[in-house]
Amino acid sequence: MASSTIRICIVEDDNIIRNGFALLINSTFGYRIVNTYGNCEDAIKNLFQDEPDVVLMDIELPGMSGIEGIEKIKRLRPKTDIIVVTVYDNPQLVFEALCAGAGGYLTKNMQPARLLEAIKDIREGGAPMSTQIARMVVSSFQKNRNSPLTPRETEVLELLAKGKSYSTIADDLFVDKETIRTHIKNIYWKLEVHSKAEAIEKALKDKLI
Amino acid sequence: MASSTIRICIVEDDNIIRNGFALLINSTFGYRIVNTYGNCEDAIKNLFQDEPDVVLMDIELPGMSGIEGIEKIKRLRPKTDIIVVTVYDNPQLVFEALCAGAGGYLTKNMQPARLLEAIKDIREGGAPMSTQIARMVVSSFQKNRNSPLTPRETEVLELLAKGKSYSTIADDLFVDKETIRTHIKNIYWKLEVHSKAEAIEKALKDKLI
DNA sequence: TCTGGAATCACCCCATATGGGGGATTACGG
DNA sequence: CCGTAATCCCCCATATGGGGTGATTCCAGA
Repeated sequence: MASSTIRICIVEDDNIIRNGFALLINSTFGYRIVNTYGNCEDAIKNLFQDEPDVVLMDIELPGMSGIEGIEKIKRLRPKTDIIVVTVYDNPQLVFEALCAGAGGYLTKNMQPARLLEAIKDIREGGAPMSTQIARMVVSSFQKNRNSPLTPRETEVLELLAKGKSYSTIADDLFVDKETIRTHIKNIYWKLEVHSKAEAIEKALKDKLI
Repeated sequence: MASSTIRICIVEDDNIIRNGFALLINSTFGYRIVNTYGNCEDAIKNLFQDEPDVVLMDIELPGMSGIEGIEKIKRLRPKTDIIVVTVYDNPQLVFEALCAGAGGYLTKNMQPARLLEAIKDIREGGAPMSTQIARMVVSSFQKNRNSPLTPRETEVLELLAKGKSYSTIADDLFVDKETIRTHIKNIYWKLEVHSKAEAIEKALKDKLI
């Protein structure tokens, strides 16, 4: 791909912000705003006329939410890179946006120049994120370091969470099925649960596995 | 916390690189190398003498691997921030490192100055990553957009993966247990599997859920 | 040296979950 | 009008889960 001008759409219901971003981007060489919208519906309608390389997407919008918008745009035109630009930084929303297909996530307290960097970054295969968002994302991988479970019990719980049966787990760990049953009983007791579903739910919630 | 000098340890078996990093960091105001090591064992032994704020950790090391090292350091002294600095960028290793407790991940093709930024970043609550690593991490959240499953089937599979039983799923979705059974039969047929465990395994592998 | 936790294995009972087979109806959209 | 999705129903054999109780080995910390 030649390093031609990057085509950008903005979906943002605040006029001031939308025009501010547009002005900044349009006045920079190599970047071009092809269209701006106050809602997802209109942006999606014109997706194949606009042919944006990058969409800057707000989350709270009139009508369709930004999350839904991301999903639809990625479904219709997967090569479109989407960067969320929002004031919201709660983990729930961040993960929903990333699952939906966002390739970057910036909070609006950034330096304006960061926006240009981010657009360049995502086009080059990166995933631009504000620092607190990056930390949130990385933290989501990390296990609870104060697990009440023994290493062996954790191992058993992991296999249980993969849907394996007692006997399959026993085979995987080269022990008897009865041993697994004992481990699971101990796990249930420690986690104060009484079934697989509860155990897995609690384990995921507390990041024990 | 006052913005005092940041105390840094390096664990890296290549002398040239280790000394290069040390020189760069020590010659920068506000940063101080308290010790450098060629292996994890020695670094861990001196952890409470060194009291590092940040550890720069290589992955491939003689003796204990960097991954194990990260785990041990975070267990012994959780407030230590660890940045992986390595040539390896395969997803397996990246996720293992992050799960073990790494707070950042840089590949060695970075600009040297990036190292200083990264150290500052992680101390300020960020999660410094090379661009390709960030993309890898973000991609890991995104679902397969070509799932053979219907939305309803996906929903059922998600609950199944949470360890729920047929009847619990039925209750959750306000339908009959038999409906769930039919969905699951169809899921098994589409995924070409014959049990819960296989279905969940395949679903996770193909990012269907 | 003693104690306790971790990990292992065993046997009991019994309800229900599971997987495979068959067939059926409604409802929506191209 | 046809196909697909979603819903529901039946039968059946077996696997599995959950609860109870008890025991052995081994290792590390008090």
